[in-house]
Amino acid sequence: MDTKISYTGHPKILVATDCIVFGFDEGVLKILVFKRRIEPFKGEWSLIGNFVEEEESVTEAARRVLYQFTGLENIFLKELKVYSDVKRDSGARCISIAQYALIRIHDYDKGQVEGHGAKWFAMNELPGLVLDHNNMISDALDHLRQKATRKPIGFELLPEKFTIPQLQILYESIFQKKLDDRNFRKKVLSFDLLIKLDEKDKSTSKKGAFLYRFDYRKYKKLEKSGFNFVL
Amino acid sequence: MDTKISYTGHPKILVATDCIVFGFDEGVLKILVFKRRIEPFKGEWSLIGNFVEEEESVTEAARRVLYQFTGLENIFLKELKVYSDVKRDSGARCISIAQYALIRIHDYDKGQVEGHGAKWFAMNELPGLVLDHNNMISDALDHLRQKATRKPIGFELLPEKFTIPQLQILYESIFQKKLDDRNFRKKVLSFDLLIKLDEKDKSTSKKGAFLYRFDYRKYKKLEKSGFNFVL
DNA sequence: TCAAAAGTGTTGTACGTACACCCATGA
DNA sequence: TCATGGGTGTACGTACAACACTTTTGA
Repeated sequence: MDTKISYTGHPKILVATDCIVFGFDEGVLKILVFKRRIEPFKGEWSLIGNFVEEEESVTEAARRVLYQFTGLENIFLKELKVYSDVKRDSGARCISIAQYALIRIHDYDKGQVEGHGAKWFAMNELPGLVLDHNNMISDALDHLRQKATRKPIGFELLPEKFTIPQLQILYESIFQKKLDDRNFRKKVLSFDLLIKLDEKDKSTSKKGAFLYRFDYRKYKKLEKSGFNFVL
Repeated sequence: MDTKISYTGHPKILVATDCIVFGFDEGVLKILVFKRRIEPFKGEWSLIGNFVEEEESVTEAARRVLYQFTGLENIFLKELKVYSDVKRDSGARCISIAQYALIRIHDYDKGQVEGHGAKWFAMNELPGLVLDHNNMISDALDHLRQKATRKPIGFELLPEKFTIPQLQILYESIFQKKLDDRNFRKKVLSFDLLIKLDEKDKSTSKKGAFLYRFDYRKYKKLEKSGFNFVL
């Protein structure tokens, strides 16, 4: 009747973690998925995931699978939500801790991704995924939007040097709405967290757009106060 | 090497849930804790918690223990964070999903609380708790503050009928700072979610303060847009 | 009658929003 | 020279912050 009377007499449960891996490429937000290798639903699209082993935390398990698939370490990773419905996985009783990751899509190891049968899909071209993975994605997107309005989270998705129009397109693609260029630029610069470089990116226009770097040092100091990047 | 090659060959793990139960009483925010009944740390203060059983989700496990301790159902409950460090519990490898709950402190079943050796502590008089439970509380408080600025979460903690000064004291106690009465009242009323009653509460002043009810119906309609209750 | 809490309004400032034109350049 | 995307400034409205006095009533 009482709780925690003893550690014995309680079931142990399979614990997994699934990662919603966001990347930004060709002006659209993408998600990394792969073809599941075990029954049930073998061969169907799935988020990349892992079981949590004895000697690792949930975060470590997630970083392990991220490294396997992309070759990247030090990825931005944020816990999303626990999915624990008894019937969520028809293969076995298994709870999953969903986390979302933001990666610089051009940094990853392409061979490694393809070697694992993984593929990037644009948000609006996502296939149906196994189990509750589509729910996880939609929850992650809500969360990402929330977070992106308060923290300059978008920089995790861009290359180290980027232009303001690029940043704007990223935010437009996260929020699925057009933002006003003048106001966007004004606001982004007002935080004084971008360092203007002497280089221009001429790949998208003849005039060229100045490249910027994000000032992580200054950011850390301001972190507590919060941001609002959406106009 | 690959992930999820099979459901077998992966460890099963003890899964628990711990609840940070907030209540508001005598003008201060309180937390419900109880004396742990199992080794290690038997007899020390602990958050109320539960192991997750085979046939229930994490949320169900939490509601089960909340019901045991307070006799209440339909409590506001929000997932906080997963604590999964390999060494977090010296009794056994066990991950815990922390959740916080908001209850109307006068609604609960006092006999039930005391029967379980549980006790309410004011936030600033909290004893040291077992394991990582003090961390859980501090994370929960951060979360509660975040949430309280965007959602009218405070109503979960007050009795059904309450006065505006009461509501203000609650927010002051959550944020640990004085708020301006005039601005607070103005803002709270501006959402148009409070229904003024014909009764007054004279327990705290000779003049008496009008009682209000929260308009849940109207709230549900506005929910998506978000709020900002802090001035 | 007075102490103690409830209740009320105004004004300055900061920030968000809406909006239109010039600039630089390569083709 | 012109088409294309990059870059700039202003005016308005809304929302927050700061601030002091009047009202009610039981003791």
